[in-house]
Amino acid sequence: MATKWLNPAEMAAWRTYIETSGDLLRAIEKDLAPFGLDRGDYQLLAMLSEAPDQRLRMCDLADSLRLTRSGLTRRMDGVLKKKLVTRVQSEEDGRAAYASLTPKGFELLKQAAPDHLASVRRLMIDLLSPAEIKAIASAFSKISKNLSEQQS
Amino acid sequence: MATKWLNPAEMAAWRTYIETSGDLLRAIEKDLAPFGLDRGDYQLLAMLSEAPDQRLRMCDLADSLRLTRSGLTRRMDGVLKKKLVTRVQSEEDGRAAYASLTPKGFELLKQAAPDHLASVRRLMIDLLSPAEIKAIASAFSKISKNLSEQQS
DNA sequence: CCGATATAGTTGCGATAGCAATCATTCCGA
DNA sequence: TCGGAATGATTGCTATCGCAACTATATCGG
Repeated sequence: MATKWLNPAEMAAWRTYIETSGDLLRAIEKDLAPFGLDRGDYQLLAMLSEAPDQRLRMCDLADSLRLTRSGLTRRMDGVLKKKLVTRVQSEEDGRAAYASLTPKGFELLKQAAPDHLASVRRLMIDLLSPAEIKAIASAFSKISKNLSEQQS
Repeated sequence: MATKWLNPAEMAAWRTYIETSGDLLRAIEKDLAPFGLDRGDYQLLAMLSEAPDQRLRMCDLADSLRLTRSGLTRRMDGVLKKKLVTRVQSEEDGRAAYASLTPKGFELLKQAAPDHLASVRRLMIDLLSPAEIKAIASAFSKISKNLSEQQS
């Protein structure tokens, strides 16, 4: 099987993407630090804030945060200690528990969100042309779709 | 200061990008596992393989891998134990050390590289149009340039 | 030439998160 | 209805990696 190498344009896309992505996320995360949040906490709060009743079952939350169950259990430790989220035992299903956003957590999220969005703008969105933005959306949609189909 | 929210196209780009990136990297990493490498090891070997004499000073290597010094020291432990890299004390500078690719490391990299590139193709590049590839390259170049200029 | 400062690298410690094992509860098929 | 399989969550263990502190060497100003 002959290896099909990447041509220069493909290589450039792959390399800049891979090298820059980490830097970008680190920079965005740094802007969240003043609120005492890291990106994982922020995403957890954001996910809960958009859910019905601002609460989600642990396993659904884990899936949407791309964490394993155990990873979420650990991350919950942090936000529970900060009282941003509470843990509520499910009544219908004795196995399940909900993570529920507290008013304090919601307040903090509302405080942090404008800053976070401003970071995303400043470090990414505002640098790009509408065409580039569209291309990124469509490219990563395709990648995502492919990943979930393969699911190998 | 009124928050300037993301419009739907911008939000779509940001969300798919952020959600998909992690999945993509995990999938690519999984394809490296049969070689006993993770992405960090692979990138370390790749970086050395392209350097003059296939060796680099630790601090330069750390910078290009986006690791802190201590992070690199720890990662070196792994590849040193596997004899993929050796540590060479610098003769001009008593403080400095080089990481040097061993023949074994180079062999393993040559074995893994075609598979790795095939993963990148299969999971990303081959899914995209030439225009999308160009857009990703230019978009992340801009982001990268901006990050290195700000350097705040 | 010497002391202050900068640079290279390592180490202790703590945080994050995955895997495998475990336990509890629920669901399903015979 | 009962026993096995599936599902939800937690815990022990491990690996990675950053920060701060430390050691050692190099460099620079006076």
